[in-house]
Amino acid sequence: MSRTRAILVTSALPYANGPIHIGHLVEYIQTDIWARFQKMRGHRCYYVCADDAHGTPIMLRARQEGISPETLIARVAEEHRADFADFRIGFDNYHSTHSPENRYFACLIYQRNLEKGHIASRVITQAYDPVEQMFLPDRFIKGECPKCGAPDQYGDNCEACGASYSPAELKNPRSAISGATPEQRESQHFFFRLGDFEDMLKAWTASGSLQREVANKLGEWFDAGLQEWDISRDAPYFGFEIPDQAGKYFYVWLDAPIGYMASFKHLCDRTEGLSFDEFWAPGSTAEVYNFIGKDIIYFHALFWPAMLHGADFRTPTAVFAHGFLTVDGQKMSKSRGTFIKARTYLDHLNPEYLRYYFAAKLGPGVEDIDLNLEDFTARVNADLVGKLVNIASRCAGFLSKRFDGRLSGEVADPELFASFVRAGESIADAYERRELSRAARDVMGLADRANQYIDERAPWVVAKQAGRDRELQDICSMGLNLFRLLIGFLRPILPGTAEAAEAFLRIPPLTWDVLPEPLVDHEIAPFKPLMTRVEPAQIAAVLEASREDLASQDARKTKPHETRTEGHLVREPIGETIELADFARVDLRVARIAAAEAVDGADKLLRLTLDLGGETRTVFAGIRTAYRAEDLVGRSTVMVANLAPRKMRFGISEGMVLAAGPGGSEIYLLGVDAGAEPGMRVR
RNA sequence: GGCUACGUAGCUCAGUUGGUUAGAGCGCAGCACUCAUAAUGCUGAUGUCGGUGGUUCAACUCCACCCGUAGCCA
Repeated sequence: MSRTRAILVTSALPYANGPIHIGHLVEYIQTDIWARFQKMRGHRCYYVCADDAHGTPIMLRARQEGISPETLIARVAEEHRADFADFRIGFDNYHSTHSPENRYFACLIYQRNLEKGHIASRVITQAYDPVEQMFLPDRFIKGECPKCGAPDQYGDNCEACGASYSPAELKNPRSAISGATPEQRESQHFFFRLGDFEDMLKAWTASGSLQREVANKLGEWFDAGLQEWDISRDAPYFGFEIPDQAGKYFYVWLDAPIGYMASFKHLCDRTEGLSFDEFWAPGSTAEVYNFIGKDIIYFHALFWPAMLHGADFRTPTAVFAHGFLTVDGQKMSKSRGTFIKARTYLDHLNPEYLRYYFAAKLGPGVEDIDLNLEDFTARVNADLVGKLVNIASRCAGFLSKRFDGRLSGEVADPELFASFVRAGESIADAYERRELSRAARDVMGLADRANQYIDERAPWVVAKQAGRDRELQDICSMGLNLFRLLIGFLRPILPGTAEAAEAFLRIPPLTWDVLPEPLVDHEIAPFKPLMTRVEPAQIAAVLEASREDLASQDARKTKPHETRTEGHLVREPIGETIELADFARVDLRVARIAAAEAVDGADKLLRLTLDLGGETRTVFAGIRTAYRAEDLVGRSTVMVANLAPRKMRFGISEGMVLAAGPGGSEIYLLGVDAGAEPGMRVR
């Protein structure tokens, strides 16, 4: 085998503002599998991560809860650590960006870049909240879209019409924190001159550090021209104050990736013989890999290597981006219960399932992956329980009952065993290239072969014939030796199952280089089920609990806020008072949705056929961003029945259905309690 | 809107530089088996490879346009 490599692996730092959910886990599981594989190969591989603990949202959240930011991030860090540990994410160190190490490196990197003239400074004009006495990030300014007039839009772009603009262009802008009208104020900011690094970045990109699609994306950014990056924020801010610049703080995105170094330094300081410089000095031959989501490519493929280079550190060997997770083909949704927190999953399901399922779908590219819950159940049960674990289960009984758990002195089918060992090299190759789905597929192909072997040799027939004891022992020993190889191959993906299997086989933790040595004349422990099947009821429970999470969260959120300045009533105040007669003019009826279909050429519209118990109406409803047509059929809702028909490009709309919410995925159609019949008037 | 990807059997996905009848797993149908957590083995059916044009002796694979999906636009 090749030389021993020194490898440092990181996952992106989760924000210390909320819980880990299964979308996050795609990345941690992918990285963990890769790191475990490298360790199993005998390389010196370190996997570090940290909480990303700075920034305005954390400051505000802490204030809202009436605690210090430090208390908030300590609590969240605790939860994150527990979630990761239970999913068997095997960090060698988990640190925080709010740490002395990170302050040291953030300041060092800034200072060195400053000395070389890569930091500029100038005065900019920015929105300021006079009540809260703070500058407002774009996402904390809301107002009406300057293009289409849609209310309640964020400061950068409009969710209704898709227009992009600057916060200054918003009509009737308000601070999302206090509700006050923002003022424009001047402030001095510091900028990282990214343009200084264009040649260096182009060379770095060309050196194969990025996936093809990502390199394409960078080419686009190069063509557009690299602009300066604002790395400072004004007080009040939760972060590190910039040296010699009182009241100015490093923007959270400056010190976040530096957290990789800080976490590693923290590990080095506690680990005999582990040298920080071996990994981070310029010209280091150690490998450094950053696993990230595709949404943060910009920071990791441009700013991060440029900052490092400007501060005389080595740049990452490669940055690996992955896609997002969808559940049942759609974005994770709180209302559907598919916004599943790590803890909620763990309450009901074995983490090994999800590790395997993600592995079975992950490739080296940036494509999104889908968690199809039906497929998840079928795949885990068929592959892991039916094929893999079953091999051990069907051999173990004979060995313990008839041979005191002792394996034969030789391998019954050396050819077959050797073919498995050979396949291991190609599987290792798949792991190395992050083709986890290929690795999983190949191992399952081998599991099929193992089951075929057992079927061909029919130990249950041999067992009933006198004088064939030795043969029976050979067959079952062979089966277990194949099982041992499969477990070895899957160990990076299924560390918990592998551990249990190792206990069963009474062997030390498997490494890749011991795999070709079969177990002979060896005693095993009595067999215990290594993994149980996924029950559809468990999946249902996870979805149900995820919906409950939302409900309790809502209750928590709205109550203390009633007197606060944020909320629906602030965003959209209650209208002027009307008389009962005014209301009576609106004829509301219970309507059953008899049919629903997407409207071609309109990505927001559904064509609904409403049954009013005597007549039917066609209504075009702008709810497609939140509902699938097939999910609506059969539901009852409320419609305005005497609304003047309106001609639309797609036909005539004969009324409207009632729904709440700001739009996008947050649209909530009104429902009616059981018993209400189509056509009944609502008053 | 611009850009980057993706769109292959009911489902989840493979298909290397264009080349004989397009593959796997799950699901489905039938048969076998009963050692095993009803777990396994064998056999079989199923696809105008998103659409339309084009290049070519030959295209799922290349090109153009269109449709749909996802993301990015600092």
